[in-house]
Amino acid sequence: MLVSPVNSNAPACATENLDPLDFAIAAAAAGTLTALSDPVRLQILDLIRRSESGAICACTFIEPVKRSQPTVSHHLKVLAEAGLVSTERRGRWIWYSLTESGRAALAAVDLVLSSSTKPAHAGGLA
Amino acid sequence: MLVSPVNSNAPACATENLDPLDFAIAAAAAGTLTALSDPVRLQILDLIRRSESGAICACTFIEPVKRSQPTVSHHLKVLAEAGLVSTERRGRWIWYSLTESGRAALAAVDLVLSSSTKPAHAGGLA
DNA sequence: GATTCATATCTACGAAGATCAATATATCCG
DNA sequence: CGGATATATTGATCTTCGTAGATATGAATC
Repeated sequence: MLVSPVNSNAPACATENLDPLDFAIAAAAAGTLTALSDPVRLQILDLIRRSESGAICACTFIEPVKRSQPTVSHHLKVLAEAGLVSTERRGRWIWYSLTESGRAALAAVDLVLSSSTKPAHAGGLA
Repeated sequence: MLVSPVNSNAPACATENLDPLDFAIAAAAAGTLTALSDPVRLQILDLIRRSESGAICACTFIEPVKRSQPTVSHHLKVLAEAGLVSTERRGRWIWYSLTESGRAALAAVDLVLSSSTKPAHAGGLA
């Protein structure tokens, strides 16, 4: 069929041709967000934030989040590797506290939560 | 020495016994964060935000993010199901725009990014 | 040094997710 | 209607992740 190869009348959409966000930057942000996107890890972060001294022993997490000790240890490792928590050995125990990034991340989570739920309460996660 | 069977000298850590964040709330937040924790989806959200009219045709995403059409469609579905974007049919095309939650989520991502990278630029993702 | 306690690592497994080719659906135009 | 275009869905593959049991490491106490 001898249709001319130019499809001149195709009413293409008004493509904006924007440069995408640099993939490495997007991947870095996605990495932190992946560390945040687990209910148990959010519970852990929240427990640290609400602790009296700002630091909290690892053993404290197991019972409230209802997960085994290896599982909790795994989640703490993920949070540490993402730079959201820092650790300090105190004798037999290891205490966890939020890093600067961790505090910012929790604030970000609060933002997400307050916009997806009713804006009735202005508080944080709890 | 007749030590009484109570292991009174076990120097247990000062457990704080805080109530954990409600799991359903944590799971809801984690759901939104999961939708955000992919580089391609962050690129898509950023492209929508930086579009001139605030809405952008689906076909516009494929080339900048370097993914196949089905893959882009999949990511758009994830974003829509998370309530981060809304769709509007315009003839043959479907235009995407950020919802209120989507804008808040992107603001949250900006928070995460600005705390994990150098605080040199005060701008957003780009 | 042996025991006990706190935490981490190893291993395995099922679930979930990212990707793309092929195909289906839907819309527009002639 | 029929061809063309835009998007969605299906099916399959490969990877990543959450979980827990078994075990190892490390520190304190006796």
